[in-house]
Amino acid sequence: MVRLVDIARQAGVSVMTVSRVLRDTPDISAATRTRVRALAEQMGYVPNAMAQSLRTRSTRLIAFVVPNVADPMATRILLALSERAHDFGRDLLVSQSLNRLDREEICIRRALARRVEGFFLQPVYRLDPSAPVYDEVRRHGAKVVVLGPKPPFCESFVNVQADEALAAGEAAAHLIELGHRRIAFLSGPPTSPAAQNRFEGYRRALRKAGLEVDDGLIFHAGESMEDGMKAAAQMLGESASATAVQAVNDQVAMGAATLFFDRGLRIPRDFSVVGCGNIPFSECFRVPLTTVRQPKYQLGLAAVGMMQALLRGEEVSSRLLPGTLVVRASTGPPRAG
Amino acid sequence: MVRLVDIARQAGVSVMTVSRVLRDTPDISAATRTRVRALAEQMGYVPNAMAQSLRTRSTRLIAFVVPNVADPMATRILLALSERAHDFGRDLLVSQSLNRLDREEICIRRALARRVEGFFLQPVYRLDPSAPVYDEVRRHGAKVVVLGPKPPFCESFVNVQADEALAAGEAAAHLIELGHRRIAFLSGPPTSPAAQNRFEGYRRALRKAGLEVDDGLIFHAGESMEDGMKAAAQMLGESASATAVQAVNDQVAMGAATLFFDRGLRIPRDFSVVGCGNIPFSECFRVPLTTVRQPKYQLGLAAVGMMQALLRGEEVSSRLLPGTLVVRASTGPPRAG
DNA sequence: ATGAAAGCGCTAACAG
DNA sequence: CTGTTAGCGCTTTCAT
Repeated sequence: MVRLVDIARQAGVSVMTVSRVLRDTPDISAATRTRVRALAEQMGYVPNAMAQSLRTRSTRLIAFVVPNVADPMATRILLALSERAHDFGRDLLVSQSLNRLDREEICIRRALARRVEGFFLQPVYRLDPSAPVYDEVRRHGAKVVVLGPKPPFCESFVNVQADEALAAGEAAAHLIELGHRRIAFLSGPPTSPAAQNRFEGYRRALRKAGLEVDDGLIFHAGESMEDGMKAAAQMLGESASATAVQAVNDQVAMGAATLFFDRGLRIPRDFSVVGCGNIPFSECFRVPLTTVRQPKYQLGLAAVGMMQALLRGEEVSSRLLPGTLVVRASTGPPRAG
Repeated sequence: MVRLVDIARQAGVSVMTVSRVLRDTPDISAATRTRVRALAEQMGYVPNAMAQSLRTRSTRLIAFVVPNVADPMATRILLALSERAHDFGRDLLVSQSLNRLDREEICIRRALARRVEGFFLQPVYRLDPSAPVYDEVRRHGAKVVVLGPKPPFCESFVNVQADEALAAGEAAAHLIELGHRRIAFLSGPPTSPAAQNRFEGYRRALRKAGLEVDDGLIFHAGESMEDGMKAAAQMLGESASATAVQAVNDQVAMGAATLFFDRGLRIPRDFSVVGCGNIPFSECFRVPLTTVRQPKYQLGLAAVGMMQALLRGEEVSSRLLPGTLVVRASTGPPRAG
């Protein structure tokens, strides 16, 4: 592997001169500059980032710790993070917590060992309000942008998130406006703050419209299509007399809708179905899905912007991004009678 | 930031002793071991991976350079890579070439500067058979696993890929078996080897069945749903008298199908449509899509396995993974007459 | 079982 | 404009 010394020897100059040339420092004669440049090129020199970092204490490395990169939402965010981090000269270390605390801890600690300058975090849901790893992150002085809701142990960090409650509220309001009065809710994981916020948005919208929130219309689902199918089956089993179904996310909504189809029901004739998130292909669903678009790519862009500001030492405040209702074919007025 | 020296001073031992304890080297008295361990823990010591790497010349870092992380296929692969790389103690550096040569070069060169031990690569299509960056990779001795087809300039690397020709052949054979004789093909980007292979598979299947390959049935599409819609519109405009449409991938197939729906046509009554890839939610499409499942997650697992072997210095040979036809609702017998 | 010295490849600080 | 010295935090090597 070619080092600075090797070039220096070849060029008959000191290591420092070579170092300066390759870093475009001023105060180098044009002659040596071109000579050294040519030599470096020709010898195939590639700087050793570790040596540089060790000396300069700047790694230009950022970590993204995410529960699951295959989650449609995470993917859009990663797209933005990766693009922009590259553009401002940072490399991105990606690791998955798989929603397990022990694994998240390892991911974070490994990144700390690499002295990453910043973290994009999507903390694993936990009941325990203490989180020693997060304290370590703080102590190391790494900049942190939380993607999504901010759990108690992340109080000192900034975050950027979609306004989940608002989004779910818009979805519910849309159903109410169509004339629905009995709107079932297929809820998400009880430990997920995002899911909780969406539920809260649903409840607020109902109350605002003067409708009671009937516990008999709340069904525990989860995050996946399978979860949605199960919850919908349970709902039909309990003959809850709902005319519309709001799901915590698009996957659950699509699962519920699929079960309705399997039972010979029609959408939106028999049930209106609304999701949340506007994942790719939700518009291509068997019934194009009415949902709330959440600007996940924008969220990623905002996160990078905040990270840049943090790294420049600026004050940064948290951000809340609104979603927009996308009305497609899965919602309509309730059946007369 | 706590260093080994700091712990050494506190413990009243040498740096070496601390280093040895923390690396679980033998020949350390139980007493010092526990004392140093406790101190390190208590002081919040986190090793400096750069210093370690600089000294040991092992970075435990692997790069994944991919055109676009949001591509449904790339996502499944990343899922596997990230999971398994973590499990065998490697961190993953992810960067996107966005299918641009200049950007790919930067991504690779940055990774080289970080002295990554290996690369997972999805080379950007190029006509130029020379690729200087790839020579650099070779010179640096980084291990490489190519994900997908192997371009000429990657001759010296191993690769793992889905058998695209076989997959497309199965799709075509399925249509032929249903009785279709005029099968249109919506092709992908002409520079994409994977797309070429799929086209080749389609042609071979037709010839094998004694059908002529009619150039009038080949339509240039691309990779996206929009591309599929345009190609389908063109096909209808030319009244090509096809009874079935095979697309280079699921997105294009879904685009074509969407256009057919928009024109009031029915699937599979008026046209059978088959895709390739089995992307998530292709089963939830307006007509559940018949396609060829390609084991992208398995492909990722295989890639990591090959990487591990390469890093152990073993001989590794390239692999070709088969796909399996998934018959759903978008294909059926051609309309009588 | 422990320590001292040297150096991985680079750059900050100072000297000339 | 260029060079010398020192040191980033760690581990290898050799000595004790």
